[in-house]
Amino acid sequence: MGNSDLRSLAALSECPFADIEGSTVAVDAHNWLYRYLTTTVKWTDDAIYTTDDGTEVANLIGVVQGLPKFFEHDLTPIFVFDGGVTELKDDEVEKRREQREQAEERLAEAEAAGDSIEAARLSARTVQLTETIQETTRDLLALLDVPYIDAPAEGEAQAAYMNKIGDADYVGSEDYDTLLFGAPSTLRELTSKGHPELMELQPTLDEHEITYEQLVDVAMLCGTDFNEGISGIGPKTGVKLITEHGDLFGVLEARGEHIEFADRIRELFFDPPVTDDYEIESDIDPDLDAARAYVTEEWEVDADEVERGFERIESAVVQTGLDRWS
DNA sequence: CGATAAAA
DNA sequence: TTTTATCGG
Repeated sequence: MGNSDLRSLAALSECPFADIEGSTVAVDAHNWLYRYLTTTVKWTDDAIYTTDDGTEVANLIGVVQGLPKFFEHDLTPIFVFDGGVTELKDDEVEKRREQREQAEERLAEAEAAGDSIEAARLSARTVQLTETIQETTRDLLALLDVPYIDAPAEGEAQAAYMNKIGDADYVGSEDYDTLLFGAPSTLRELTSKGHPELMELQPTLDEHEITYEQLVDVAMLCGTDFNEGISGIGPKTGVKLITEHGDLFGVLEARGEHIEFADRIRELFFDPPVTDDYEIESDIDPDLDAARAYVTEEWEVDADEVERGFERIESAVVQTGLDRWS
């Protein structure tokens, strides 16, 4: 169950920063923030990441600490936010896994209620990023002059689309299902210590001698965010069966299995809602003083927690500024 | 979540 | 090979 099956199919390679300097990266903002909030915050003092009135501001620290990596390697990030309604919940840390398990249910519920499958999809993947987190992140990005856009639905799908049409050289996400959205090149572990990991679509398809559509079908047999998958089928037999029978429905028919809403889940990957209504701006001119003030004064974040990050951003910007003159 | 060991 | 369980940063 889940995405680890996809990992074993994906063509992965280590990707030194030197190879990607100057690139544009469409970052799945949701994924990026969520990851930060569930890792860093979880293992550290709550007090540092919360204001007096209990508002979560860990995202601000995350942005300040995460962005230097981009600037230092001359990468232009474009943060892509999820569109649609945002569910507001302060509960926090309800595991994504639970949501995945509920996804099918919600899908069924939505169907019963006559809702569009779109609504189900959004709710199935709406994680608890509070309104404050969304807003303050945007505010801070704006002050730092880091471009961001709003996706009509899935940020991941939008990022994949931008990658596909060449507006972004890479998608930045930890999730493997960017492959299923057709992203040619995804960078993982962009903010961790070592080198990023490059995940490429075409080599993945070549390796298994399947088409993109077949890859999605294999994934659906194994299980995706939106369906459970067929018990007893993992990545290996998935590929074997799809190759044997051509596509998902061939396999299902041959085995007498059924995946609810299979055709529509497929379409979700093949043709998700995306927009062309955005602009690519690669000149980044952060207002560091304003950003500092915003984080430490307006949101009362301990200056010690972010100073290092700001310094790194500052020197990186100076650096690239010099580069432009030479 | 990811990596891994062990069971089915 | 797949599934289930467990652990660690």
